[in-house]
Amino acid sequence: MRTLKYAILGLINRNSMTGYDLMKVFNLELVNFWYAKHSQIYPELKKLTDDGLITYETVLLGDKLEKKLYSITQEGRKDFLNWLAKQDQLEPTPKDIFRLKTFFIESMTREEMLKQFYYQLDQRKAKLKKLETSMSQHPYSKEISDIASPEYGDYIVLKGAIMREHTYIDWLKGCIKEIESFTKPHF
Amino acid sequence: MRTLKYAILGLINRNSMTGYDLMKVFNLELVNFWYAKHSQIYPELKKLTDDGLITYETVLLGDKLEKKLYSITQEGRKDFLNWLAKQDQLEPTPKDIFRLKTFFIESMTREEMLKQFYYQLDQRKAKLKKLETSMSQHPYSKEISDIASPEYGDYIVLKGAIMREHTYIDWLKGCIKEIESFTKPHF
DNA sequence: TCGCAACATGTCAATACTTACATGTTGTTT
DNA sequence: AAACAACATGTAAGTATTGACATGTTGCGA
Repeated sequence: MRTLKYAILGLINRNSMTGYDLMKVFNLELVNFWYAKHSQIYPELKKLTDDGLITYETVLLGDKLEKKLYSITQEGRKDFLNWLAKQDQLEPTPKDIFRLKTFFIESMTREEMLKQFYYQLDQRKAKLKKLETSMSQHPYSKEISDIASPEYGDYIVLKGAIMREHTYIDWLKGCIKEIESFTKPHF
Repeated sequence: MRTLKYAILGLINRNSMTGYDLMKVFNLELVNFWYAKHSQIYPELKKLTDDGLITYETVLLGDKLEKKLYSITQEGRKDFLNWLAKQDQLEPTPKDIFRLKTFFIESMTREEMLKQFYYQLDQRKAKLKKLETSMSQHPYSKEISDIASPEYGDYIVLKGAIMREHTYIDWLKGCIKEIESFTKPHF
């Protein structure tokens, strides 16, 4: 579906940037809903350049280090906006290895079940904490801004990520409670 | 990470089945956390057979139609149980095109924003309704069963899917409310 | 000034997954 | 009897993604 293409176009549309910048944005800001390694980004940038959707100018950093600063073209912007406005069918539900393991829970001992759930819970709690830290530092949450600002998109996807993580944690806690109630000795 | 391998081993461990059966299970029961097309399943079955993790016997359906009924081997079960008990690091957050588009919301008009959010909301509501129907028909939810039954895994992942969908809907509703409050004419 | 982290850009092989191609049988409905 | 859905199994080409290989610069701290 060429989603990486449009993610890159959208980011370059916001600000001109290098492949390295894109890599950082993917693995910091977008990490809650999209990401890519540099080995995928650089070939895609080349392709988009060949297709005339972006252009670059070479910028020097220091004496020798050449970096390519990419900008979007008219054609690129048109393509991006067209993708953005398109109404998509629901994607397939995302894959989730932990849920898959949970499906096979009957093949675990109760000790294994609980060990898995508690480990997952710890990790999810740590992740939620990080997200909440990001939120507390987010410019949009500090002052009521306009929905037409780039920070607004940032802000609502972060809010969504926090809600998602909260729900995962609630689900884990519910499972743990249920399993423990069955684990207790019967008399 | 060979997740398809373990999903298949786990299902065949529950019951012996054919590739076609696996395909149906993937796209009905597991669809909320894993799935695969038959073009991925058949080659994987061949590989697992070659590796000695599963075996098959040919069964006739009618006069001519040969189907392969796969069963797990000792080695296969051992491999599966080992995978199941392994504690995994948190997976990267699943990719989500709608959230990506939401991130770029500033490039949309207010009408486009609302059109996108309402369309997504309709689809999510329909999906939730289906999940809730499945739940109401689920054997485990009808009678309090034991957590050691295969239905229990089924039941808790379904519960998780419903919670996840509820949260997505709540997030969408929150976004819509916020956008609409900004859309109203100022005077 | 040495070492190391971060900056910067690429390729290649392998894995994962999708879409289309390809074929034939069985059961049900018209 | 014809048509069609569901059963049943496979391959091939292409896209998406990962992990490893490969190389060199710049800035900072010890």
